[in-house]
Amino acid sequence: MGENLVIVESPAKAKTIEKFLGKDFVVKSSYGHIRDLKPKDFSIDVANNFEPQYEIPADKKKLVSELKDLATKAKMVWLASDEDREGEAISWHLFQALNLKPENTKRIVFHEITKEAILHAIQNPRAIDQNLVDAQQARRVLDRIVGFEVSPILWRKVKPALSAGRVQSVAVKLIVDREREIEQFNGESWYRTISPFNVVGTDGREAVLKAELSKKFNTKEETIAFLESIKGKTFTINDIVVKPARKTPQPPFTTSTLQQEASRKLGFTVAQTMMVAQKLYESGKITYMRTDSVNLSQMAINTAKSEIISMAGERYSKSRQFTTSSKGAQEAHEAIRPTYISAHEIDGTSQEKRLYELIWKRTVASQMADAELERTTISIGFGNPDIWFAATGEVIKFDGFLKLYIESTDDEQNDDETTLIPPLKVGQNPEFVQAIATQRFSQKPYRYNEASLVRKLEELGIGRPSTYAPTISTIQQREYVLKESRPGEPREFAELTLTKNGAITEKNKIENTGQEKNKLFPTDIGSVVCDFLSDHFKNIMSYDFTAKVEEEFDIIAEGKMEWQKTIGEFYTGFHNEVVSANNERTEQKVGERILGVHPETKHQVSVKIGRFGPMVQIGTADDEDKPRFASLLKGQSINTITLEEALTLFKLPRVVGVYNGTEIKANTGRFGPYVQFAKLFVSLTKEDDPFTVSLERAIELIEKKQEAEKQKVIKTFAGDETIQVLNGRYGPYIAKERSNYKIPKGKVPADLTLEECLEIIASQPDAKPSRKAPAKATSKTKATAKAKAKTPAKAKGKPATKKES
DNA sequence: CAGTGAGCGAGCTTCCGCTTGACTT
Repeated sequence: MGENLVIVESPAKAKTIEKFLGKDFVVKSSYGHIRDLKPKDFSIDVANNFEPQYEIPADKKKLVSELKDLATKAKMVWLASDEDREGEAISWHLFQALNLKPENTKRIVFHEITKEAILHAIQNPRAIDQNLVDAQQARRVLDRIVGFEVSPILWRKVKPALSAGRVQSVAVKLIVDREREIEQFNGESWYRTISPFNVVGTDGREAVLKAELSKKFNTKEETIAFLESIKGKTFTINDIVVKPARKTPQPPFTTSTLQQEASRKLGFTVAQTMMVAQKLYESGKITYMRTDSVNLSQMAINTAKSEIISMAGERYSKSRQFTTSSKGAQEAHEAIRPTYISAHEIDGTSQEKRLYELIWKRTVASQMADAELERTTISIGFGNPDIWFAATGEVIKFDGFLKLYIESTDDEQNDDETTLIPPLKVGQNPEFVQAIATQRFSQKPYRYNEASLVRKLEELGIGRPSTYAPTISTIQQREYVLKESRPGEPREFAELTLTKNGAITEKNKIENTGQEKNKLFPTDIGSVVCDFLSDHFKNIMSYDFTAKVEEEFDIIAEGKMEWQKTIGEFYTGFHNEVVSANNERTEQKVGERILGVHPETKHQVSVKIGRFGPMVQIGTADDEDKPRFASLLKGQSINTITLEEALTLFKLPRVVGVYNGTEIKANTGRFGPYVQFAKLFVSLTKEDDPFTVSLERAIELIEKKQEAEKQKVIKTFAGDETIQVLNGRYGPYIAKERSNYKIPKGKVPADLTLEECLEIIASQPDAKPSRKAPAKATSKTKATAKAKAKTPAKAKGKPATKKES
């Protein structure tokens, strides 16, 4: 066995392809890249022509040695990674790491997982394209240089453990810039007039035509004057225009469009969408979910066609092949589609079912006929040739793809109302009912949500399908942006009505405006970092930086430029910016704002980004007495906080009262406001305020928490205080010091004896500590303890910022 | 989950793109 070894990137793909190729072929997966720059090192020898130092990551060592073993036994190794820049590099790294020989190595590519495509690929092998590999090396090296030279500047100048990068920093800039556009937005208002008219159709049908005036007025006075002027006028239908219109279905899903629609229609986050899609892919229900291609295999198009015909008839079918419009698309895969279009629905979780249904409908709809509409516009005049009322109606003549799928939009206020219009004729006199002029306001620019930010990034050619979701999560993890919902505010608007009998009435009404759901807002850290980077790294922070370097990478891929030369040219200018950003010395910390002086002590009061986020400081290091600090509260910003508000923060901790002989204090900490009773901490809820919370309320919260604590403990043992049986998030478990142990099936937690517990603990020696580090370095002696040798780079937890005082 | 922070100093943090696994008590 094993005449031929085929290596692809994804294990699910390997399984499918193995079936197509028969027993002479063994198909294995590389699980993506198998070598990379070292994760903790710069790993680029700048002085030595940017020589990269690659290594096989620890978690890939076993896999690579297995592949190496198989490769030496095989007669021919077929490198079948994706046909794009990264895929070519994967093949090259495999070639090197597995010590392959050119005479028994072939590079093959295919864009779709069908038997024909695979067999065709096998018959048309080629060599590794070194130019394309070099373009990837340039991309990799550039990203490492930017990330690892700029991030440390932020650690020094803003806050530890921050990060900067070609993709994430621009993503943050989009959010920050948009927020400023919103702040600076100068809204206008105008009056829009709508009138219902009673009409009788030529067929005798009565209807109400809702018509809008062609002119908008800027002031109330103009509006009233207009309403006065149409009192008692005769209204006449001057014109009827009937226009046919078509609607064309959207192309099938790419990663980005799937994320957008799943967000709009199913309310999924981008990460959620990708997780569910991954499940569908692994169980063979959909094609690959990280793609920028809208291409469908011929097989898929044919299946869709017969499916549509049997479902709705020949007229509804229209086969189409879409072409991509997105910048920098590499199209190594198909669009996201059901593997078997004949499967209208699937088994699985409700999320899987819903996402599958969305993919199925979108795919099938893309192969359906255009919808045919008829738009009718009726113009109603009243003797003034420059102004008229217009009513529009839309009738679907043939639904086509709309039978299956209606794409949603991000427009929150969709007040496009259309009326069903009966047959009418020019010269008819509709009956005036009333005219209502309403004050309207121009719309502020929209804030991004996760999915619309992805769409923008894709439009700018920034990031790839595999990185959209991780990028969105990184900028939130770094606390550059915050996903939030806001209730909005009431806004007054005027409404003027001209009634049938000629009276004009005026009403002031209230509407809710500025309501936001799961939108991305910049934090203080985000805007400070963004401004700092924009000041010092104009090139990298410009929206077209990626597009420009992509052009350079294309030149490398065409073999017209050495990658080191391209990187060298970039590095010269870039490194100068790094040096000057580092050397810049200013009186104030980056982003610091001086609010004034303390009314009593006369010490300076300022706000800035501290080690734990935005904070107020009273006094400076130069003052005789030590400075005092306080964190800003959620919702406060260093840009807008006043001196008075800042000083209020120092009223905490506050003694709320005495309970059972002990003081209850209210304060705000890392996880928000809380009340403290002896060693017990209880978080305050949204409704509570640490400055005003009453003793009664504090006691209520404390008693509730004490009750919950009691419920948590199922059993303790007199013989060993360190062992407890507890009730946790995932059910009962045994806790000993910092480690937790699972209770074997069949045991009743409450009946466990100390001996049984010890047995269980002994039988599970591998249990990991529940926290990766001691909770807190309370004493000086503890902090020097060396970091645990374990915990590789993988640990993605919260940055455990630690510093001695 | 845990409820902080002014120093003379250790060592940590970080990028983007490929891909899944994990043992979530």
